[in-house]
Amino acid sequence: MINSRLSVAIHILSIIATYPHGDITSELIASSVNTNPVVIRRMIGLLKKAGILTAKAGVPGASLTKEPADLSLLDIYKAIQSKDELFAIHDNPNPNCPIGKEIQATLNKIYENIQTAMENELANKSLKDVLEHLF
Amino acid sequence: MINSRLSVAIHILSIIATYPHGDITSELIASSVNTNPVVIRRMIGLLKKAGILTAKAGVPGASLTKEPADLSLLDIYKAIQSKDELFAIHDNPNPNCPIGKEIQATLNKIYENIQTAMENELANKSLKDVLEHLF
DNA sequence: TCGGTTGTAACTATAATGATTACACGGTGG
DNA sequence: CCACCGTGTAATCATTATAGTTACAACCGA
Repeated sequence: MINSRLSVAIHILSIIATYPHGDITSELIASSVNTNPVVIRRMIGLLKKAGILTAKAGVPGASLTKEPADLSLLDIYKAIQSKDELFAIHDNPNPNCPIGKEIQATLNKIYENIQTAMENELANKSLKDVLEHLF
Repeated sequence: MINSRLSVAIHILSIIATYPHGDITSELIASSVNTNPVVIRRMIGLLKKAGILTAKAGVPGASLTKEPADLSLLDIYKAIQSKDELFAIHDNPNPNCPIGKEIQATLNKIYENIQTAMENELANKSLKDVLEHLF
């Protein structure tokens, strides 16, 4: 199972999109997500770095740089996920075994399509879709 | 990123499929995967429980119950993965917030399609495909 | 300038994962 | 038939990822 960062990021962005002029503090978002404000600020930092939203230091509130309809879940996913690969592959398989020697390249190839399929689905869903489900 | 169990399981099954009468020990497989024999036996236990292979206690070697072409990566994935969900969702979001109240149901709904897309891809690939890539 | 908030580093706690030790049990070959 | 070797599995340990927390300087607005 993949960590809950995508879920938290979507939650944060849903709040920001819903209350665009609400002076939403990290404290407030944290109380909705049920976590620590620093966790929220950290994640907002990643979203900012990815150009998904803007915020001024010291000032509550943040703004999306795009319309929710134009912000895909893939954009969000890539902004907050450190590792790019979907499945981990064990390292240092035995190069003296014909299978161990080729397994990594083979799995990389096989996993490629699977990851692409997943990313296509993420790309096909936007924050707007989430907001519509929410209300 | 998802753990490396699928990768290890595919590695194990590739060896068993390639050397069907080789008296392959967990020790031998472990040396190819580069891990501890117990890790291999544990995983073989899960694959047995899922009906993917048979083995007798005390006797080296195991046999696939299906042709590699009929064994999908989804079968393998389901055999060895404990959690069914692809993405984790943070728990206890605030029910007093209109967004916190609905976020879990919404995310579950949204993630459903994404997971299905991924599982379809896994279902479309078989151990035979892996073996063909390997050699 | 004061009060409140952000941004970020540093540290801690917890849980998942994988590695390891240990040992009873099962089958096989001499 | 019994000694040997491997399996099956529980229990424990180590490492790492993840999330939570503390702390504090920098920042802005009233």
